[in-house]
Amino acid sequence: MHILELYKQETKCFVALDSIIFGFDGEELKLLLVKRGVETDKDTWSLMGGWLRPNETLQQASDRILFELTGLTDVYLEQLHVFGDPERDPIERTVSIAYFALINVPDYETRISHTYDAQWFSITDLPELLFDHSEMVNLAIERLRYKAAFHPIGFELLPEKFTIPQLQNLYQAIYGTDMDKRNFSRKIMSTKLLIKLKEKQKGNSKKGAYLYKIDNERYKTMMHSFLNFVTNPEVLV
Amino acid sequence: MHILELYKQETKCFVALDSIIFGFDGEELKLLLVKRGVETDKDTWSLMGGWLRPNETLQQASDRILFELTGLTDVYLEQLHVFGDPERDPIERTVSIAYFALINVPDYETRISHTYDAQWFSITDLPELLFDHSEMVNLAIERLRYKAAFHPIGFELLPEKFTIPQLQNLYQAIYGTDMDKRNFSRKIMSTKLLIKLKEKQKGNSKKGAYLYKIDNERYKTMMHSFLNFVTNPEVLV
DNA sequence: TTAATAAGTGTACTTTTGACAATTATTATG
DNA sequence: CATAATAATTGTCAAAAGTACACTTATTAA
Repeated sequence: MHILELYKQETKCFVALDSIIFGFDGEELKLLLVKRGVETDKDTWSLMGGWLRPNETLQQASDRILFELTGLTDVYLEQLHVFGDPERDPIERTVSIAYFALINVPDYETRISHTYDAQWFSITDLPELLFDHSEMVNLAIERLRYKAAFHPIGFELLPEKFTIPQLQNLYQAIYGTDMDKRNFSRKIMSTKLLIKLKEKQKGNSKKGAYLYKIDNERYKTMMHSFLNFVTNPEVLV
Repeated sequence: MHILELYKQETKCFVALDSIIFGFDGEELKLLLVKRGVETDKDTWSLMGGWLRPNETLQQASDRILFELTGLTDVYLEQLHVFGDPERDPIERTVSIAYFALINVPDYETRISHTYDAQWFSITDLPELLFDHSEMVNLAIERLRYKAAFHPIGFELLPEKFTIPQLQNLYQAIYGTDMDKRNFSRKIMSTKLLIKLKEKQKGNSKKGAYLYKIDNERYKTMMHSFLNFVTNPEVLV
């Protein structure tokens, strides 16, 4: 039998992409959700999603969808997992490729399109979500905790210049725990990933906290190496 | 517009599943490959693959395909990544979901069907592979190293009863490094995952080495927690 | 009996972690 | 102007973990 005939025997399937978009506002870890526009499940909150087109890669598709729905570009976007339960989408069988993204809320706030009713939710207080999107979110949180424990990924959620207390708040938000600030700062500093700037950030305290930025050279080389940002990773799944 | 109409506008896509099957024979880390049977790229070595059927989950599909091609069941099988480059399959656009599996070579040797020309290859000496399968394999090795460093996943590659030197050989094969046997055994023992048996395994040495088995209760609880099996994880990507 | 082989085990040193509290810079208030 | 209030910054000591390193043991074959 000719090979094309073999392919023709197989069934095709809809392929969707959904993005779990994490944001950090300095206080809480948040998730960007949209209100579903179409009639079925109208007004249900949903992840940012769209369909795969014939001539794009998966990465291109998720970048495109994120841009169409939020106006965001150059976002840290990483493939998470494929969800393919035959019943997951009640309309038609759809395989969905979940991506997770990390952005800084204030940096991008103005650029987020409001056409689609996009809204930030605290990850500790999420609404009911469409289909299996809650499952996707749970897995994404797990993965974020996993990755952030060993890779310098957390910085993606902060503005370009940030303070040590901000960074600690972020890590505390990710893991939902308190950390000792002396031990935390020692650990962060030992990575030599941060460059101390002359400026201080006031407002949050009377003394003001020094701003830091990433050493980008070092960041690139260390991105894929194993650090150990969290001291008690038993919290993790 | 009705929601079904919206779906109908989208293009469907072939969905395949490919499994990277790792095996360990006590010496080397190996990969199970098959010779492609169909005419295009005939005689090219390929991962174990097949198509997603309409009414099965992804996990079911990969279990089924693995069984059809090898006769193996109850194998550790974990989703790795989705590959979706529009050009990856020259016949028709196909999105492929890659899984990786861990099995013990001698345990399963007899059960592997030879209908499809399945053959083990050392991971240090792989042939040219079909499509983007080499990329899949590289990612799988990376993931295996990553996981095995922090999770007690390596045991899946060993027989039920094994010796400490065997376990050390496995870790050395996974990371391609030598480890100090005193430090290795101390680290492994500190996890309290192993139960020492009365029997010894002779043959490999004149003294013989004690056999151990996993403490399954503890294994289940620790599976998802972070250990640290490897001391110098800089090797990892 | 001896030689050969791989298994099994201990110690001292260094590094990292974890628990803990006092000092400093600044602003607001009386 | 002195003082109180606030959050930032910094250090020490003990415990645990990691690292480097070598001899003894059980067994078999010569």
